[in-house]
Amino acid sequence: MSDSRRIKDLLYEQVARIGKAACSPKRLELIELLCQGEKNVETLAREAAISMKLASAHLRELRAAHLVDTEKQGKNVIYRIANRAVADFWVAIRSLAEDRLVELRLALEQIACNPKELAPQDRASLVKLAKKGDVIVIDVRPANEYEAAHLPFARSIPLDELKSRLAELPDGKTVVAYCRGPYCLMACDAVNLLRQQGFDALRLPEGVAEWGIAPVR
Amino acid sequence: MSDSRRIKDLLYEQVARIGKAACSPKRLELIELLCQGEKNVETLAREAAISMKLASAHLRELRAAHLVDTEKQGKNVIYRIANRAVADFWVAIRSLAEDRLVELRLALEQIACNPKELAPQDRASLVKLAKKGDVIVIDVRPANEYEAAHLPFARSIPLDELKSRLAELPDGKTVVAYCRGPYCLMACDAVNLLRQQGFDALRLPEGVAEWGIAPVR
DNA sequence: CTAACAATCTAACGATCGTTAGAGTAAACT
DNA sequence: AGTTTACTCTAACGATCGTTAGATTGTTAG
Repeated sequence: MSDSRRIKDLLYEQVARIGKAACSPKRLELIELLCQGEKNVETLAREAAISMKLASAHLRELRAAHLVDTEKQGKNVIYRIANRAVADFWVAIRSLAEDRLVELRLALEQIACNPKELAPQDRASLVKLAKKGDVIVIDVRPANEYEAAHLPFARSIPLDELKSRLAELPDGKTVVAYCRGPYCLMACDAVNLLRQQGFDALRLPEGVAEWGIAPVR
Repeated sequence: MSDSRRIKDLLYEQVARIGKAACSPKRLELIELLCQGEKNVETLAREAAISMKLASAHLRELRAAHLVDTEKQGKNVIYRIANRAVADFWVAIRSLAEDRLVELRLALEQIACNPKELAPQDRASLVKLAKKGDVIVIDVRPANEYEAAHLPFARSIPLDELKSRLAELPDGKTVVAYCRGPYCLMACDAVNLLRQQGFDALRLPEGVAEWGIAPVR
């Protein structure tokens, strides 16, 4: 084999390491979870609905591709995304998948919040409305994810506290709920609950990763 | 298992289909080749240095992920990239790999054209210089790839014709050579040849995929 | 028609991957 | 010191993947 062939093969092999990290559904889900903020293995395993052993194995793969960093904090090992480029890649590969795969578009339509969702293009105007207080943007993810990163002018009301905290929401205002992104169903549940209670509620099918907001720390 | 779990798993599974297509070095190389323009299986196999059978198998995978389209033309089957989003993804995953993997950066330094390469940021000014004729931009890829897509104001001089066509290049002008992108070595070879012949030559380590120029047809 | 060619399909192999179980390590609490 | 907790490592299993060889399909040329 020629010398230049060997060099070329080496280059493509390296890029394939990233592809390899992205070829397992559970690894992609772990990446999305880490885009919301740092987490330990137990939390990741629970939220991805897999055993801790399996989560550990997948996380090892992600670390081998240098997509995540780890830090030992006492008993726990904290995983976090290596940098914002990883979150951008997660959004990019998802976007290509949605562009190319009909099956994905069909599945997404199923989870779309009944008829009403917020069009994703008008971020600037949403921020303006939220700043003025004309719409209430609520972040229904767990509180620690809100602390790690959240959309501008959003307030944190985790999904499992929503029912008991309805009084915090002013009457007559439109409520926009968001969560981890288009594949996360928490905002859907929130919107359904709010509508049952008579609120005018919409789902924003985007999260911090889509808005390019990196978690702190 | 809950109903929403099943839906979520389905979504990540679909995205993983794209990752699966991108987890083999040879498939990535085939994608890059197809970014230059449509090709039949034999050409793809030869240029990726694999057997036709293996190329056929990899191309089947790429088609299963809907990343490439096929068209039967007489005896040949022509493969082409599904759309520009695929080329953009190839650039994106390569960029993440370069960001995260030291090994890749080290390998890239090895093939960098000795000291002198063109900085990649000033595309507009390069076009301006090329338009005025102050620098000569040559496309050293095979002629059919030039026809499918090429950089603005570039002229086609395939690498294997370069030695016999040196007279076409005006003396005293800087020559900028490009090929399929940063992982392709044809522009390196061209620059080395030109310098031997006394030309002031630079390599542009980008190609049509990096410039967002989709092949025609 | 036959011959030549391009490409795919089938079957097969060894290698790798996803997943689970069991043992092992390292820190924190008693 | 001993126990618990959080995690990783090792080994193992079946499933899938990359690759090759051989037979097959479909098209063109004579």
